[in-house]
Amino acid sequence: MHVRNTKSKSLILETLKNSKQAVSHEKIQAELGESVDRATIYRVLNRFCEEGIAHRITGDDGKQYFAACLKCQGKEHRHNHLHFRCLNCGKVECLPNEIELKLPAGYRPANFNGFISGHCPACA
Amino acid sequence: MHVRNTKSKSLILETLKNSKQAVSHEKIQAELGESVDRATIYRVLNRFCEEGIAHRITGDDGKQYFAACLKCQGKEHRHNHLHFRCLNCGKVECLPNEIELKLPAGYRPANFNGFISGHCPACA
DNA sequence: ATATTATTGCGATTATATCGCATTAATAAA
DNA sequence: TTTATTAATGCGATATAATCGCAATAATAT
Repeated sequence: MHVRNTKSKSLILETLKNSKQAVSHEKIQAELGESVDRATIYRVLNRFCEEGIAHRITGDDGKQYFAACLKCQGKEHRHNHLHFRCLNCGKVECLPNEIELKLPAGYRPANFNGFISGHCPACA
Repeated sequence: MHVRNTKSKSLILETLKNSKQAVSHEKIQAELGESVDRATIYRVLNRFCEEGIAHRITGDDGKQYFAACLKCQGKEHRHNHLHFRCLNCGKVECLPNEIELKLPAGYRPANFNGFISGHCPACA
């Protein structure tokens, strides 16, 4: 199964990389207009996550947000940090703080998904 | 606006209280069968959250989970703890650890929503 | 230039949750 | 207890996020 480079793919990757924030499908669609189909955007994003070049985080609004992996190289594909979602302007940012996951014995963690929602400095 | 005590309401509250875990609409519906309508379950849960007798948490699967408030009395209506969702059996538990929310200056937090997903001891 | 097939676009579909509105039933008042 | 008031419910329609099936398109190997 040879992977192919397509226009949609590069457009979406560029959008992810240009954004300092985590973006939803909606944002990407708005950015790209109707040039790329909705289903394609979702499929490309899902592939990016599988390939490990993007993160998927589920917002406390129940929507999916995506961000290009910057720090995580190769094996260490973790992002144990919190995200902040502004209730007013809707932007989702990665917060600097790492969270240490302390779990009771016997639990096997796979993913961390943390959100603080509230008001960002611009909207407060 | 006088609040009324109804059968649905007490059934749902009892379900919440009996469950040691956070439950989704689906779980509650399964528990109660068709005796209570879907919309009613959602509406009652939403009211519970407004009244401060239940917590709403959004799972990293994008679904809403609800839990009866136990510790939080009156003013201190916080639940800055993580939740664990088992990828196998689907159960959602509250973890003991409190998380301290350190935010950069200017950010005004309103809610915390944290999930670790993975495998619980029974499923690991 | 051609063949192969990964990827796309489109429409239909699933899943979660909410809404409008007529009906029901919990509570207050008579 | 009976009646009136209206909060709450049930039902069907609707909103929104995301996925799926399948024919058409286009990226790459030959």
